[in-house]
Amino acid sequence: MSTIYDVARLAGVSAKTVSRVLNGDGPVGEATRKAVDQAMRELGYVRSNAARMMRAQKSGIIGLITGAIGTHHQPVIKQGLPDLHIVQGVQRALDASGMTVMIADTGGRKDRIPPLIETFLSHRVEGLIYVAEYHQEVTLPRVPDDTPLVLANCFDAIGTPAILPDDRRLQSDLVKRLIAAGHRRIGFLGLRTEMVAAKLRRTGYLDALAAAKIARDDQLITHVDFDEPVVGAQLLWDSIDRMLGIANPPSVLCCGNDQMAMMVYGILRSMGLRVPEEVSVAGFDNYRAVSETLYPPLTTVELPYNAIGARAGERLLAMISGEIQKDQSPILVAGPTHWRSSVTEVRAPNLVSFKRFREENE
Amino acid sequence: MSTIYDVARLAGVSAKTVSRVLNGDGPVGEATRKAVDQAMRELGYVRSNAARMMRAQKSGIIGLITGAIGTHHQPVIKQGLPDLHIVQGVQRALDASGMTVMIADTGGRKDRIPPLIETFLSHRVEGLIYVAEYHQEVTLPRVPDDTPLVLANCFDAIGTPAILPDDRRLQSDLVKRLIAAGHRRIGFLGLRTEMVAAKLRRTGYLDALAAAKIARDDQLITHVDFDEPVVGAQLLWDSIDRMLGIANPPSVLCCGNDQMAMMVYGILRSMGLRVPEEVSVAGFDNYRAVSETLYPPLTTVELPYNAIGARAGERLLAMISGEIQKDQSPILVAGPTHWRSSVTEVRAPNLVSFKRFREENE
DNA sequence: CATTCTTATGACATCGGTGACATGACATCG
DNA sequence: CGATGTCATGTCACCGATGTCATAAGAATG
Repeated sequence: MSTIYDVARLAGVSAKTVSRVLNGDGPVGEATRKAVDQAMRELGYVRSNAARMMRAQKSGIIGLITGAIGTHHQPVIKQGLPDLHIVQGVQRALDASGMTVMIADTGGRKDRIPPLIETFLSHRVEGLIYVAEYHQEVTLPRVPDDTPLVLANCFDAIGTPAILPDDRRLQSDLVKRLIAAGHRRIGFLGLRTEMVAAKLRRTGYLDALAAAKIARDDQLITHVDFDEPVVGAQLLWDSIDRMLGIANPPSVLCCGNDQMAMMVYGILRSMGLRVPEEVSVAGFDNYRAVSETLYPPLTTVELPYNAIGARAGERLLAMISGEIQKDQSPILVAGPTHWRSSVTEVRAPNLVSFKRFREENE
Repeated sequence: MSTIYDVARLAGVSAKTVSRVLNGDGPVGEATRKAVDQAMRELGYVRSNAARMMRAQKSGIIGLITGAIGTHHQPVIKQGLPDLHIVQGVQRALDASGMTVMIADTGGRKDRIPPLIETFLSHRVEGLIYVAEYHQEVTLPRVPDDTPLVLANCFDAIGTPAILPDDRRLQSDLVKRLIAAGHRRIGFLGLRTEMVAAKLRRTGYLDALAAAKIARDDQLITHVDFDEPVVGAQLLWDSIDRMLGIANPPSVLCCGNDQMAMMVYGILRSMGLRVPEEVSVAGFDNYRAVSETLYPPLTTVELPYNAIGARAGERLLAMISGEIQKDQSPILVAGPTHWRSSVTEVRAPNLVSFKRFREENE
């Protein structure tokens, strides 16, 4: 690979002049510039980042770590999408700044995180972003104080800057929308209670009920570990069977995520129930591979992974450029509700409740 | 960030000695080594890759580009998983070699590829891998001859080394398995015919029929652009309706991928048909978020993305270390069939056909 | 004991680009 | 016309790690 010296020789100028052409600092004569450009093209010159950053003491690299599993026993990446969308969001935010994003995937192995951080540091990254697969608490090895770190989709005990989905608000928005559509008996099939998101969403669900002055009914609330290989489906079947068997059964089931909703479709139908005519179904995530493809398409709220990534990127840039904002609380990000045909409007469009819904959510 | 000189000063030795401790070349006295180790720990020293690679003229970095869309109009990443799994495979293959993988995501924009390649070259990557979202033909900008390039999940017109899924073989394996289970009328709902994989899979389907001496029936073969926002579902509904309406309807539907299968579940059930009792369904991909979560779980073949990535990594390493294998033909990778309850065994376990199936597939 | 070998260490140049400073040729101004 | 400013370009040192060669102190050898 050729160097500026090669280019300089070919163009008959000094290396410094080539550098000036490259960077557009200092003035360069028109003829000289042309000669240099020509020489660069002829040699297929690409400038070495190593040499450059050595001098500049700046790498222009952001390190991003993804794919680590949480504390849960299930190491399998089934979904994998959050990572991807968050990464894209990060990239979008950093694009304009001229930073290069280096991504390292742990392949689900926690023990790979320290060496990865080490590698990043050896590349003198200007900042680090850690992306978790799902909303969770994490514990990362310490990084040097002069390397800013942002957590995306997770948080830690020592108050590292974090960007998190606003699960509570999202669930509340969705349930409010269901209420606005006329639903009063709303079943809540939550995720495993150990999951951070599960608790928050449950709270959001209760928020919405309270706001509409609908009494809470614990028969309508359950948490299911539907993800478990075989028993998962059975547990879910049982929960649904129980919930639909009560005196005043729900007209809609709010599922912990879109995947659960997908399973619920199958279960309801195998019970001989039509979706959404007899039971409506709502999801969570707007995991589009599912929500848009399900038949009928799924009403759900969008977990704004892209935005989370973008915010994380922006925040990191701010930290790099020196704005002191170390001890800010986590940034919460919400997203839109996607209204699709898996949920019926219980009455003919109820203008009053619609209007109220919109007023309350401006 | 501290340098070897800082460490050297603190340990009271020369920089070169520190370097020797770091790299384990040249001999170092026991006491000296200890002093240096101590100093490094005290300063939290991490060696600078930039300086190192400048000297060594080797970066130890592999550049990986993902997320570019093909020539199709639909820029939306719905699935996103192939990329991820292929990337993990690559990482696994390169892990042992000590290479660092730098990943850049195009965010679906083709015009970002050239600048990304440029960035990678400026980091003096030792090799490049381009990962496509789905099996397709691509055209990449030229890269310098001394930087090896491997294509994963795609190929180009100029014979760049490529690793591809063996769609034909995979589909054939699946259909053979269906035949072994007693199915004779097998519907084929393929992907859009423009897709490379669609043609290959159709050929594989015909291979399997031919091998079992089952006559081809074009009424059982169709290709559906099910991915299209609204009309997609309608097209699919219509195709299924038509296929099930013929004189001797299929007992199983082979879908173009697992997402289509998910939609087919919904459509069949909305037609009042039970899955799998009245119609069996098979997918393609083993997109686990879908295949394992669908109710009932989906029979499908596994598109071995992880293996594709691993092969790509291995091949790249071979090219870097100088094995000349430029003009080898693409490497095809197959994967296992996952037999789940979405397909019935038409007869009581037919030992003869099972035996034949296994013999033919050893 | 002199010679050769080994071990432990350091001095210095080098990789490729760029910042600091210098220089020469004109142009501008009082 | 001399002083000053601007433009175009060059010289040189430096970033941090490491390869090459040198050197000094002991150990092994004859």
